[in-house]
Amino acid sequence: MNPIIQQFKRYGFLSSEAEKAIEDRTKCLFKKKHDHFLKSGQVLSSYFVLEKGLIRAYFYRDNKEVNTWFGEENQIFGSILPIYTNRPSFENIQFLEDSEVYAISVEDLNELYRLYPELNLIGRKIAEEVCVILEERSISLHTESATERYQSLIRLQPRLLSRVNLGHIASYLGITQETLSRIRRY
Amino acid sequence: MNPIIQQFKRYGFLSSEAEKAIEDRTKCLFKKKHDHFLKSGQVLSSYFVLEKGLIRAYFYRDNKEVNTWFGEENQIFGSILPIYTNRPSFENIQFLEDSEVYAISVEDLNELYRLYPELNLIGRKIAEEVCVILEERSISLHTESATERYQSLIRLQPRLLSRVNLGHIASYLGITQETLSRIRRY
DNA sequence: AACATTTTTTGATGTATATCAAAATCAACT
DNA sequence: AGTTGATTTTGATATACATCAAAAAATGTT
Repeated sequence: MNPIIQQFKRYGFLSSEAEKAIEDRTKCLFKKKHDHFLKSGQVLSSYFVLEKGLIRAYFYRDNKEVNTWFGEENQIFGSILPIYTNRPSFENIQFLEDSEVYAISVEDLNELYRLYPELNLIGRKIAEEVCVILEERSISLHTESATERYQSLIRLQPRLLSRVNLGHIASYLGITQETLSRIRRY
Repeated sequence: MNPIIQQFKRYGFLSSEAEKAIEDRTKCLFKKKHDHFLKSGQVLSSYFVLEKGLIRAYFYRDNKEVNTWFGEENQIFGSILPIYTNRPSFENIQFLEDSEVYAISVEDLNELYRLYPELNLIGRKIAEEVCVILEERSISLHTESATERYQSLIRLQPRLLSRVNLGHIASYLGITQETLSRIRRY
């Protein structure tokens, strides 16, 4: 089954008409390692699901890349900013492994909200869940040491360590690669 | 006009029936400086608007208070976690000045969503806007120095400095009061 | 105005993390 | 197996911020 529909159904009821309309607008893409899904300022994709693969979201600060999250299989992702404002995200999304991804464009999503207002309940629930995740992330950055953030990460995404290099993880944690290497020594 | 309705209307259309139903469920409270609006684990308020006054949200970490945000007049606030999960927030909300606040309980909000599904569009937009704010907050904590975070704060909430003491602001910035005092020396 | 309380600043020192440079290890390719 | 390039670790030193203690300044109270 279309994995976007599958994810949407976790948040609320979908009529069969709405389901059909989502099906029609879902695109399946096969991407290679190092490809970009979204380059900031370009495509406006709304929600998407990784059927297989691994992604990172990052932005630039002082000409350096800063990772904001990593995405693994069977989760729903989205850049809320484009959905909310209809404007491009500052975030880039890159595949870290060969991947299979299902996506809906922002225009299609907004059309779906217009045609099937019932979808707003699902959209509300997803946005609320993202708020909860972002609140936890803020608190972690606000109050935890680098060591604590590292431990939380390997607890929550244990497979990540073997799938991405240290530099990416250090960037996510907000520390240098050298510091992360020293943290791991113990 | 009921300030909750006024805020809701910024995000989408409200039928007059829905408006009436919100009106019926809105409570107006007058609170004194130092009072608590929400003590974590107690009341389940969803969205609320400060007609007059000033509030802070904070939680405990290692028996110390950590401020997460400050709220001033004419904004809509809410703890998304209780709305999303129906469970109490870890966040406490305290008035820093004598205040007048309009609020809807979580139960009432959920009933409103059931009776007037059109409200889900407004709820979605609000949650999406909160996501955007929380993303900015995370990025600030992730990449900015204490000095930069301080400068952003006084740019975005310039009145705050004269309304709350340094300790509260330092806690929000994630630094000690002594460090903030030294930052300000220049 | 005098006193008590709270808030802010200053000083001395400790710790976590950054920076720069280089070495060691690992992985990919022929 | 040997060469190349990428990744990780190590070492030496610098910087940002924390901690603890105390002084100074501001605010509230009688």
